[in-house]
Amino acid sequence: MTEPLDDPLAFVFFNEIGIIEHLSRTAAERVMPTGLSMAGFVVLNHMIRLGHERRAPARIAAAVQVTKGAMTGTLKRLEAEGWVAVVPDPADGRGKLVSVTPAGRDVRDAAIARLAPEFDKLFREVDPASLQAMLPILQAVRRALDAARD
Amino acid sequence: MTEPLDDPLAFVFFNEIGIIEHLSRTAAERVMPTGLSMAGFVVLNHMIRLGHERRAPARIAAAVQVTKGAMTGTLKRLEAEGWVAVVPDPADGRGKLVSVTPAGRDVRDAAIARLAPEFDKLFREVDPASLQAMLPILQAVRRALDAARD
DNA sequence: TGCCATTAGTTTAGCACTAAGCTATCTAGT
DNA sequence: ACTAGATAGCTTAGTGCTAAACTAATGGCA
Repeated sequence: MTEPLDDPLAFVFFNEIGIIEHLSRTAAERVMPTGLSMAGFVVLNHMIRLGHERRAPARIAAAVQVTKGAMTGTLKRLEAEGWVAVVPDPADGRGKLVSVTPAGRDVRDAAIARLAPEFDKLFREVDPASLQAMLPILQAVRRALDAARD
Repeated sequence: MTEPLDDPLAFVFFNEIGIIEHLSRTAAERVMPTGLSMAGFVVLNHMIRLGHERRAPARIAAAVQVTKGAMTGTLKRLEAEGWVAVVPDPADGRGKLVSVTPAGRDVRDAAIARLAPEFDKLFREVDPASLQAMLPILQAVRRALDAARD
């Protein structure tokens, strides 16, 4: 007979992860520039951070781990705000190419600038070295989960 | 001039948290018994783990950190599956009382039984002691975020 | 050359969530 | 005893996500 939760460690761990994710996402969403969702920010940040000038929606979707359908919606909203330009791929009649506009760069910079004070607030309570020390283990957990995904 | 991301530690940390949350939630959702969502599991688990025999929807909503509106929908689905009973509170004309049915207990036990092998898989890759060691720091982060919520 | 499996992007249906507004009921203060 | 504010639960509008079905275009291969 296996005792249910006779090993609550993983349970408690993932519960804590879930709560932190929820709180941090909510906090981040609250300071985002008007009209910019986290989903949109992740796309802008991905493009700029990796220096992608033009990128197909499908590749962005794969990189940020959402479905193509979700990316369709997110890009539609980013385009409506003028933060990305989406044009047909001249080399592939099915495809499109996304690029970040100057306004898109500005709003991404603004988002990061508004995030910074939130991080500072955290570091007044938690030693940055503690976070640093957790990173390798968190990455190992992530790799294990990724590998278990069949 | 503040260099954007001149302090990427918090950024990297929360990114890792977000990825782990996403992977673990997806993995957990895949093994849930048919018809049971994570939202529903969290409610059943909360009631049973804390030994609540009868509990008002508003109190459950506050405990699991979702809005009353979200709880209305989750309870509606749990009730449709026969996993909770919702009756009017005889002592308060506005209120209702939720209780977990025997079938609800069974499906919660089944969910936990299906979760266990997933945890085992993780522990073959990551030392449980490492997770244990992270818990106090994660809890400190959670408290800091909670406090910063104004 | 012609066909078929693959791929890109969109659409639809459904779940979960928030924020805000609604009705009904309760409760505390005068 | 009455009333004003708080509280319980529901509803609506809107976002974001998935899974699955669909259209259109591509490209390998016989």
